[in-house]
Amino acid sequence: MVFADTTRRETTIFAATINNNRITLAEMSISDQIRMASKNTLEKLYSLSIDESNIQINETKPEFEGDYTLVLFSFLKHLKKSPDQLGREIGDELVANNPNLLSGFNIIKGFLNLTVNDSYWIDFLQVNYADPGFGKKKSSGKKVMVEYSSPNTNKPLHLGHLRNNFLGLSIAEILRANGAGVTKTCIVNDRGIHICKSMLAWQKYANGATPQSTGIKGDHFVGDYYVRFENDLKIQAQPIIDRIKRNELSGFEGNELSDLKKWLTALQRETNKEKIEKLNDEIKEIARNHTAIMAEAKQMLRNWEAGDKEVVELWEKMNGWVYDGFAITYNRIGSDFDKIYYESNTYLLGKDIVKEGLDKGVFYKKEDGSVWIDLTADGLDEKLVMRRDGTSVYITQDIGLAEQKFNEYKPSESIYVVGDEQNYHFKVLKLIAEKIKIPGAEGIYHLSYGMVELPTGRMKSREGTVVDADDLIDEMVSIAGRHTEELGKVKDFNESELKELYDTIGLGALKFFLLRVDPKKRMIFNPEESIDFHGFTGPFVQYTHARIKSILRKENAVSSRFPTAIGTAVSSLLKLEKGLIVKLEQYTAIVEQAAIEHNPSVLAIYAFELAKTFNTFYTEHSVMNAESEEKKQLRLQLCEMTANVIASAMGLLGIKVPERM
RNA sequence: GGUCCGGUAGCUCAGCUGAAUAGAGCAGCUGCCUUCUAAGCAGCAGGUCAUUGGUUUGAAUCCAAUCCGGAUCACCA
Repeated sequence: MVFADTTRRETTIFAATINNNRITLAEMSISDQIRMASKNTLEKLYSLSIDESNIQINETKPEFEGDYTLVLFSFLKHLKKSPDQLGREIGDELVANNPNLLSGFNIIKGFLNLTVNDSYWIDFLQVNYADPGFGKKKSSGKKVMVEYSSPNTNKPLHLGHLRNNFLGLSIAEILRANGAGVTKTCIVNDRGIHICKSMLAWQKYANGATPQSTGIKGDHFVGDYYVRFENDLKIQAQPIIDRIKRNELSGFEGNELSDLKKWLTALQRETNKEKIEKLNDEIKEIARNHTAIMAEAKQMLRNWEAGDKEVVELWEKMNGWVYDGFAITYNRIGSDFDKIYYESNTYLLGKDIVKEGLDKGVFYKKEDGSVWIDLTADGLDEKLVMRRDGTSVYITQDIGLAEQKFNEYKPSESIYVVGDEQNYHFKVLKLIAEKIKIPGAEGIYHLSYGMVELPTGRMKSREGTVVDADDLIDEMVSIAGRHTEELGKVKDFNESELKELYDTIGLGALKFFLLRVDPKKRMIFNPEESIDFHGFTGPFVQYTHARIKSILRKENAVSSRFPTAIGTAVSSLLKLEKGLIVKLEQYTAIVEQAAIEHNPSVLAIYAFELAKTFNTFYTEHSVMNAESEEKKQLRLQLCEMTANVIASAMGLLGIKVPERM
């Protein structure tokens, strides 16, 4: 490619002037070309130098004639001309200098509406229609790490994990499509008090039961014992809470004792409902920590850390069950990882970091031996990085892991797909990493996403209001099956074909539903709405794809060589034909935008709009019975390219598209 | 209390690096299957873009204040 290593800006100038070179043109979006041409025109006519980011090119509103609109208002103050006169001068110059690109213009108020040559759109279609990789970039050599999913091994995955997994998978695909080499990773939280809870309950109640002996999926099996533990804990905590409330505080000492006294007196005076609830929660927390069963769990954790053979064996056995269960779910939703980190291996990381930070004077030691960093100058708080007993905390482990990731993979960007309740954590993580100059610190990016809530409110595992991932997927798939059966369009499918189709549709619906919303926003998961397969949904887009494929299949049966080049035989486009090409042309920019914003929802919205645009075209114009053979070929190309782009866009969301449905 | 995020149609969401009458989907109401898949298409109805002030030729979009909702500020992870 001649201009391959020129800058974007330089390429643009070539494209705007040498516009009979189609290959070069394909390198840049049409709106960017118009933007650059406008910039050049302003310079040439008025010696006015305006940064391209200040030149507004919008899609022309459907009620006006034209394809793209140059907004003139901002130039008016620099040039003392009427909008009409200015528009005419710019329009004439633009069209004269870019005869292949632009065919005409009109001016309404301060808007210069430009019409792109039909032959230009047709050329664009000719060049790209058969390319399944349209919109994607070649490898740039950039390396990115995406950490996502990161489950706990004490309970099965739920709806929140699904949003995380879908986001992680999608962002990995999106970055790959933009030329990055992507390593998908996951940090498994396989150690800690929560695991011990499940282990302890299993010891007490299972009588040697296993997932195999009970037929229960491993992660659910272990999760059931976690719930069992929590129930016992609740029962044991209640009398202690009652005792505290009666002001019987024997057995408490130190900070706990003084805190309890403080809260109890505060409770007597407090009238604010929320504050009362908060105080009660604090008391409950202390009571929970004073139960016999909690003491057992803590002892178990100590034993685990000491390497107690029996505990470690049990831990390995139960984690193994959970991994077996997760594997099934991951396989079903398409999650996979190039590298898995286990917290049991990384939780000691960070010790060196602490030493390094102390040496560099970034950290400081308090009298009790604990180590801190003062972030008040950055508008944050003081943050503990090492406990007084010398063990590292979450943030320190994470810095250690960040360093390890960089050492192993050297990514220029390291993305963490983690819920927005940890915004503060990642802000601190990046800041500390930068302060102690961990390599790759600047590349840390927290892809923060909002909580998934139910119409009834927040999901709480303690209250049993979580939506289980496996249940939800089963439900979606079975609804997809029922729906498909009712429509009766695939009666000739065999059993495995049907199963695959139901999975594709059910999972497609679920993924699309969770990805169509801006990640950073909290979202409400309404089960009734999520199983709707009409409108702005995955199945709608999938259906459009299947519809197109049906046309192509039928045409293929008649003629084996289609679509053929149409050359110059077709020189003008109907409105809906052009509208579809315009939409297709924007795909490249959308793929780029999704990566820049780390936001798959722009692709979901685009895929829906494209499908909608196609369906409108489809009902108005026949492909098979087009007005002429040339038109038919053009429309077949349109069909093929639309199918390709739909499949590609959905692929970037991690969603499959069926050939028939 | 500090910090951060959000408040757009009955509901769920786009639009937020300012620009032409604020867009979708769902729900409601009308039409359209003898022609390439009706999981579709066309249309009707539905809005003081939380409130108030400011900047601007122009504000849902930028700024300030206020109100409402959420997250977070652990020697938990």
